[in-house]
Amino acid sequence: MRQSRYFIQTMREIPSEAEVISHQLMLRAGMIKKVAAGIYDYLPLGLKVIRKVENIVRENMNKAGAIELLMSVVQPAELWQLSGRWNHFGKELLRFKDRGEREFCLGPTHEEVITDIVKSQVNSYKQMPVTLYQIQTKFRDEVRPRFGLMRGREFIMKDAYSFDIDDAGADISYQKMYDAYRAVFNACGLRHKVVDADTGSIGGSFSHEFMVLADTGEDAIMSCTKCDYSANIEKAVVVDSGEKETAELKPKEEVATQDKHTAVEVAEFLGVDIKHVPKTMIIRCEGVAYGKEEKTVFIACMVRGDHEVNLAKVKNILKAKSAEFAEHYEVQDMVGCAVGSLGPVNMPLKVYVDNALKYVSNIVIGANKEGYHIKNVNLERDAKIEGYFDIRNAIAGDKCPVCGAEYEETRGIEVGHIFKLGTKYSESMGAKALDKNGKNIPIVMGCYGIGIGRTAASAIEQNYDESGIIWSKAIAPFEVVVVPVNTNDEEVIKKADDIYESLLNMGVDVLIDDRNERAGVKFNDADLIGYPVRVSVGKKALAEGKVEVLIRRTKEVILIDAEGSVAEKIKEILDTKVL
RNA sequence: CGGGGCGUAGCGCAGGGGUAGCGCGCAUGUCUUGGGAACAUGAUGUCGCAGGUUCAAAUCCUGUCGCCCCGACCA
Repeated sequence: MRQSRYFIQTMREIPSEAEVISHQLMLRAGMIKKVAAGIYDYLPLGLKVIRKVENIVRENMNKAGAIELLMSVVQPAELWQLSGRWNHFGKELLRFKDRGEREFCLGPTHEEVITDIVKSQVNSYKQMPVTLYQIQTKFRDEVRPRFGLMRGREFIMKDAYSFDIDDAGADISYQKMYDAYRAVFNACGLRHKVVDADTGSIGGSFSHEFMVLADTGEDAIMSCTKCDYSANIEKAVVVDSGEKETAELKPKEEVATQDKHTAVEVAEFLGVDIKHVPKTMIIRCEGVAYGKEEKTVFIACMVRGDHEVNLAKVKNILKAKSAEFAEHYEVQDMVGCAVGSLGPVNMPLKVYVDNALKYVSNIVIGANKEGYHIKNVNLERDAKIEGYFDIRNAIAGDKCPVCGAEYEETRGIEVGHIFKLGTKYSESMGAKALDKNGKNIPIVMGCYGIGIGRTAASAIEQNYDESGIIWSKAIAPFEVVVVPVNTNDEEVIKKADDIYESLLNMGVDVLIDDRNERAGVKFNDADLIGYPVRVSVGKKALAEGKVEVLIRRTKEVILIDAEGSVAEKIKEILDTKVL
């Protein structure tokens, strides 16, 4: 490609809308343009990167035996009503009506559609296992889109779905995708980690997330310092361990605590260790099953003052559809006092207590009365509790559930997520097939997603410097840029052209910056856009019979002989020295 | 959805009742050519939108829309 006839507009200043580095650099490099909140155009340079990521994904999906198809973006409400998600998916599902007042949505994911397809096409175990995938634009009306391609409302996703006649088969299909995902992120040159994850609104029995490690990541990951165990903090198991305090149980005593409300304030005010000042929170759990009905229930959760409650865990314990902190007015209604004075004694709601509180005695709790706390409370003696549960976030230093070593916390960007769905959708939507015994049984499913744009963005989060992006060769918009330094020098132009043409013929994805600009402008653009290799053809070096090759990542400069097969030498450098 | 902030040229910003501004970028020319040169000339705006106040509104008032940031969701 000749840059003079291509379509690249770089920007010197950082657009004020961009907060994170990948967003800033993608805008400055002219790869994307914002259309609306969380909705972006992919400009030619950005699209090239997207396509490269897509192709890596496609290759690895095919290699794993998955088969590509393409489903509709617009989906009828009926399918979502069948699965039961029309009412549960929430506002993220963008709904609308056609001219005939029929209800539709923009596909945020395709379990319903794919299950409907398979239901109509697959009748026998002989047609399975089968894994189908597509690479397509999704729409989720995110509460808060941000960070450019990192969390868009409209985004490109690879989604795959596996179908097996039994659980054992489904596990094999799952494992194949797991391996393929590792291969994809390795091929993209991303340092990543696979972690245990919560299944969220997709549902299913277990799942793994693929996390690109980056400090700017939105997810907290707890990893064992010794073994392989890693989990999203939402999921990370906290091992119930500790030693019961042997302190003598003192009589409980109500104390005035003025306007002290938070655990920290109260602990300080009373001169008590924060560990002995648990916080009590009221949580609203929606969609809790009671026989055939679903109800909204409010519960009280207690964790140590220095711990944080984990709503995902609470949700799972209650088998609820959602768990959120109750609104202040709801707390007032339920308990009759404000948020800062809650406690388990005389609590009208069921009290779920974190395991860590098993081990402390003589604690301080809110009196459910404004301005008062109760000292020397011992839960088993003084309160009626539902039991002890793992309902808090893990923190660094907690013990690994697998080997007992300590957790450490890192941050990551979720670029892939795989779920073992089981029969959740096949049952609700009636996707069944005959097994070997001629019995009609629900198909066992898995689903598997990769955020394509997010993968590209996280590659930048992980690889940049003060001058710009550092693409890995696999997903760079161009592998090589050839820069004729002196555009008024015919010999330079000719040499640069030769090299460019030869590289092109050798199948290298190469751009020649043939603009009549000063060297600095072109160099800065090349650095910003982040081509892995820059070839500078300049008058001075050429006079000495040299052409300069710069490796973007290492800034290593290699002078190569300008005579002979220059392109081949560049190709060799590209193949051997560049990631 | 709650809290905070911002809407003026492609980008970054200033201005704050009386002619629409600056820097970068863009165009033309001269000159320059190994790390964002210089000079000259020039083009580009519903001052987010709608009402209102006023002789006069980018500016004041009311409403509205959009965007960004901080908290609960997800690829």
